[in-house]
Amino acid sequence: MRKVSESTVARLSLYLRRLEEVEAEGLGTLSSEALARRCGTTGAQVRKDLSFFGTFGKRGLGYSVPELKTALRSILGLERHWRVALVGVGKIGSALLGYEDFRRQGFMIEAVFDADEAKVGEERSGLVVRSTAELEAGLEEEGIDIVIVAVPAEAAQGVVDRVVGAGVRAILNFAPTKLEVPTGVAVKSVNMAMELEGLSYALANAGKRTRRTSVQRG
Amino acid sequence: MRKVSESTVARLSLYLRRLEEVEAEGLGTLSSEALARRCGTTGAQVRKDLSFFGTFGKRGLGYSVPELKTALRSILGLERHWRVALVGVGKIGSALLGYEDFRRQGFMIEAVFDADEAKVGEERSGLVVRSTAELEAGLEEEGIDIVIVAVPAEAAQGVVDRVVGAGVRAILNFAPTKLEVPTGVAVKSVNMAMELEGLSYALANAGKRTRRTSVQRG
DNA sequence: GGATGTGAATGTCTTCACAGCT
DNA sequence: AGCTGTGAAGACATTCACATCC
Repeated sequence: MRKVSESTVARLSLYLRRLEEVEAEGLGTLSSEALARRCGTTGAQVRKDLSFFGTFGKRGLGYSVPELKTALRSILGLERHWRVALVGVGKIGSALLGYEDFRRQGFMIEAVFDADEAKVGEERSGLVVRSTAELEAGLEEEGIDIVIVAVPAEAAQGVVDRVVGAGVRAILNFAPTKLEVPTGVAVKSVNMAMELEGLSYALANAGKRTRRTSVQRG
Repeated sequence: MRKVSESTVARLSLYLRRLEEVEAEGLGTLSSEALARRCGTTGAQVRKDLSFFGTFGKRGLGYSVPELKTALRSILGLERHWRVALVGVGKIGSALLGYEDFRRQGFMIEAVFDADEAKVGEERSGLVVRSTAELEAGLEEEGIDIVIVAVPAEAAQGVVDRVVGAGVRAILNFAPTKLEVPTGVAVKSVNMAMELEGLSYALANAGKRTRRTSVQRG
C-alpha cells in the first residue's frame, strides 16, 4: 500500500457519512463529481483519494453506493467494533459518555476511569467508574483498543505513558497539550481552544487577508 | 500581509500556550529551536511561521518570552474579549458551557439558545436559555462575535444560515456535517467521530503503512 | 457518451542552508 | 560564536487533462 495522507483519510470518513445520506435518499449509484459536491471538494480529489486503495467505480457510470460504502467501511476499519476506554469523567468526559453516535459508529465505551476517588464506584451511563490506580489492569482485562484522554492538561502525559505502556496504540486526546508517544502509536487531538483561536485570528484579520478562511474539516 | 496557512495559525496557538508554560518556569528568553522542541516541530518552522508577521527575535540570542507572547496574542486577536453565543444545550453544549478555559482565554459565552421549549427559561451556568425563535434578535442585542453550533446534524445548516444572516462571521461547529457559508465567514469544525475513524484506520492498517500516524495538532 | 483512474503539471507547505545581525 | 530571518530546494498535496473502459 502506498502512503496515504491524513487529509485523504479524513475525507474518506466524510465520503462515508455522505454516502449513508445518499443511500437514505434512495440513490443506487453516484459519480465522483456528485459525491464531491456534497463534500465540498472536487471529483478529481475523490477519485485520487479512492485510487490509493483500489478501483471501486465503473467508467461511464460512477460508483455503486452500497459497494463504495462497504469498501470505505473496510478501509477505515469500521467493519468491526473497537473497545474504547475513557479516562477522566469531568465535564467533557461525561458529555462523551452520553454521546450515542460513538456507539452507533462501532466505538464501544467499555470502561471508565477517574483519579478522583469521590467519583470511583459511581455509575455513569451504565458503567462503574474505576480508579486510575487500576488503569493498566483494567485496560488489559477489557481488551481496550482505543483510549480517550479527557483529563486536565497537567495529567495527560502521565496517563498517556501508562496507557501506551499497557499496550494501547490509539489515543484520542482532549487535553490542550502536546503528547509524546512512541512510533507506532496513533494520537488524534481535539483542541477546542485552538479552534477558537483560529476563529479569533480570522476575525482580527478580516479584510487584511488574501485568502478567506472558510475551510473546515467535516 | 502575505497569505498565511491554517497550519501556521494553529501552530501560533500552540507556541503561545507553550510560551505561557515557559514563562511560568521563569525563562526570560528562548531560541526557536528550544520552542520547537516543546511543540514537536523544528526551529526553521517556528522562524518561518513568525516571519509572516514580522521580526520578533534577536540574532544570537533568541526571543524574549514576554515580548513574543504579547506579539502572538496580538496576531491571534486575543488582546480583546470575544462575545460568544452557544446554540444547542445538549450533552456537548452543556459541557462547553462549563468549560472554564474558554472564559480564561477571553471567549465569553454571553447567550445560550435551544430549540427545545422545555429547556427555554432554564438557567445554565448563570445564563437563561433563550428560544431559537429569538436567535437573530439575541445575537444582535448581545453583540455576538462567534457562535458555537452544538445542535443535531440535521439542524446545523439551518442554524448557520440564520446566524450568518444575522451578521456573525465566525462559527465553531460541533455537528458532524459539512456547512456551507459565504466567503468571508470563518468556520472551524470539531468532529470527534471523524478523529475516531482516523484512529480506526491507523489500527486497521498498522504495519501495512509506510508512514506512521503519530501526528497531532494540539 | 460518460465517468473513471492516473501520470503530469501545478500549487502549497516544510526543510535546508546560509548571509547577516548581535 | 550564536541564532535569526529568508530565499531556494525539496517534499507533499491538489488539480488538470486525457487515454481508457463500460
